[in-house]
Amino acid sequence: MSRAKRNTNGQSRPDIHAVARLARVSIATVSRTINNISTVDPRLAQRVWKAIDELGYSPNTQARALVSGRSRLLGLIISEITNPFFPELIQGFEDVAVENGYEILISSTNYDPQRMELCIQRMLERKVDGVAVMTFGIEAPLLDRLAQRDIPLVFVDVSPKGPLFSTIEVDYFHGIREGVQHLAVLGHRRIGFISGPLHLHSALARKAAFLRAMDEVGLAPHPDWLREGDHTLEGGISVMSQILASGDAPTAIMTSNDMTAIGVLHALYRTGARVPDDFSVIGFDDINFAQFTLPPLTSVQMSRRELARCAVLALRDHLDPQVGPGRPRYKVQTRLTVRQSTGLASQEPSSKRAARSGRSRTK
Amino acid sequence: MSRAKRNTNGQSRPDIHAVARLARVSIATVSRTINNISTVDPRLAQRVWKAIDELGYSPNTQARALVSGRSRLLGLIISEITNPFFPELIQGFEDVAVENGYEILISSTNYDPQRMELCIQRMLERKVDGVAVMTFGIEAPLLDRLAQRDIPLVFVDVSPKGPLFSTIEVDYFHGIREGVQHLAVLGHRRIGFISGPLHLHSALARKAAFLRAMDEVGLAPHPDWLREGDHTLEGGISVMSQILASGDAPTAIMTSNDMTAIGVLHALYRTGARVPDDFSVIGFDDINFAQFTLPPLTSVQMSRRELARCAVLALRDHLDPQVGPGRPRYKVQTRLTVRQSTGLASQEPSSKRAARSGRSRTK
DNA sequence: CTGTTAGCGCGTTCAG
DNA sequence: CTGAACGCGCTAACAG
Repeated sequence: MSRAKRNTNGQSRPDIHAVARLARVSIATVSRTINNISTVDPRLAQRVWKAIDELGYSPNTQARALVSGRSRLLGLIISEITNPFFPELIQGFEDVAVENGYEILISSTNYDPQRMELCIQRMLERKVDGVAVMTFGIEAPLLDRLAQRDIPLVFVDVSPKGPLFSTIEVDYFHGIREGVQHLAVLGHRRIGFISGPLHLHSALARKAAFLRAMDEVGLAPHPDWLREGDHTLEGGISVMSQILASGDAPTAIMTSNDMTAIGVLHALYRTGARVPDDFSVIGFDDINFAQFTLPPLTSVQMSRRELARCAVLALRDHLDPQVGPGRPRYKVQTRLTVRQSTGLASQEPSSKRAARSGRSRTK
Repeated sequence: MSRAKRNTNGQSRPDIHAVARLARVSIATVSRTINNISTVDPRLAQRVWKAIDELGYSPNTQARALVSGRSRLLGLIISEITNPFFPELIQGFEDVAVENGYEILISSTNYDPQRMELCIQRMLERKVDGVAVMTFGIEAPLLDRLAQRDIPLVFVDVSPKGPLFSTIEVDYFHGIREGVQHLAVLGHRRIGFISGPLHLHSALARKAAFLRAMDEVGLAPHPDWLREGDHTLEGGISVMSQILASGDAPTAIMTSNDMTAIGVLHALYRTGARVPDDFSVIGFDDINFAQFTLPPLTSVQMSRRELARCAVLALRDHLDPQVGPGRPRYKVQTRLTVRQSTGLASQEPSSKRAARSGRSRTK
């Protein structure tokens, strides 16, 4: 009688006491029932579930978190949500997290290490149970500071040593090799590669994979065709223009991400060169938009959903060890998606091709 | 002594008691200081802040939420995160929310009303303080059920009546008129419009705005050039193909969203028609990718950041009435962004143009 | 197997 | 203006 459980509306979230009263059991039994503790008498459990149903009861997450110390909240840190790579990752992360009873908190760092710290700070204040750092590149000092926190963390490619940390390993080589072989089969022998910023581990790994795959098919790329880009459209345009200006152009280009590849497409379009007739182009990431470019872009796909799934499972293995077996390693594959930006190698020498393509299409 | 405040690590989040002890005040004073209650003696407040700083204390969000009934969590419901329209909206929402001391919970409905209910359900269980429903279209029955909840809600274009609900009104007309006028100035008189699904309020509003703007400049669109699309690339391709096949083609097309416009670009590319030489195309939304299409797409922009800002402020006005003045209405503008997909109207009759464009470019 | 009890960390009455 | 005490809704010991 002392505390009124219904507001003026007659509406009110019933609490655990209300359920207990209606089911004629103690609140402890209700709690156990909710949490699937197996030692509850089935008959009582039955009554409890019935009461819960009748009252429309749902447990108060806040209270639960406060007392148990576990919020069932997972943090997800990405570089930039407007980068088309990430939304699918987020979607996958959300799906798998919700499946496992977690809610997610997202933050973007915008490539700013300081902002990353703020993100993590905010997440810790919200008492997240674990954080996935999916930024593909993180400053070493920050990594070290993170390692101090006693909270499960999962990274891509690299992570600090520690029992609470997991790494998702991406097999860049597999898909990139498929790309190189695809080009080789089409008759390309002059293949260039525009990398990402080489201070990023992921960019380095992609370039290394390319070189290894080239070597495997007995091709040695010309140094002029091995350039560093910056993973942006503008970078792609500018680097591709340099390659074209260097006189001796390749017949195919692979890139470290799709934005760069789209830049390449733009640079080629400007000179009037035709894709895939004059040049073949292969991107990396296979962002959603790759299917919408002109022509649709052949690209090496790294499954964002798989990446996301791995990340959630890695965290879950730390948090709910009983649920999953806890794999020691988390691996993600890459594979080639062939669309229309790749075709048979042109047989003309590149000099002629360059001359003809002049501004041939603009009038 | 009874409760140990430090774990084995020596690390431990200090609690309010620790601060109170160090500052030689009571926990109540600490609480008041944190919450900026003005009745605290400045000297004491000083000591408290110092103690907080020394201990690196930060209040426990869970506990705070439990006792105050306010989580400082905002829900954001969108249609589909992989739809390029939404990421920027999310970014803006996050920024403004964080500025105002809120964290956000995001969910996508994937255009599934049932999923929307689940989303809201989950959010309510997490005790969000308010929800922004930014899906551009919501089933009427769901809207009604939402209206029962006593929680602030904000919608785009339409919303139920009620003191807790706000609507963000988008001025579709302004930008669309700019688009029509832009085309008119370029000499276009044969202008078509591909709408979105007409059961969506936002799609209807855009079409109405187009018709009104056309009327204003004294143009009457041919019924064949007024078609219903579905806001997808494929829809754009298919509808544009129909328009081209109908024999008498317009010289310019406006669309209800950018994906449709990109579909139009693809359809034109396939027939060999050139943009903007033969056709002008204007999109709507001005998604990020609009600047990366070939050619870059002229588009009517609706600022996602502004939309997001409005949404957060609308909720905040309900939640922290003292902070902002609480505007009665929330409005968002649209404006034209001119890029390279629009140009002077071609002077040739469309039949000749269609003939010439055959497959002229593929050999 | 069940019920009782003691907090989780904090905001918020009330006396002083 | 300050501090002691209570309780938010729930879980986890413990005693029965």
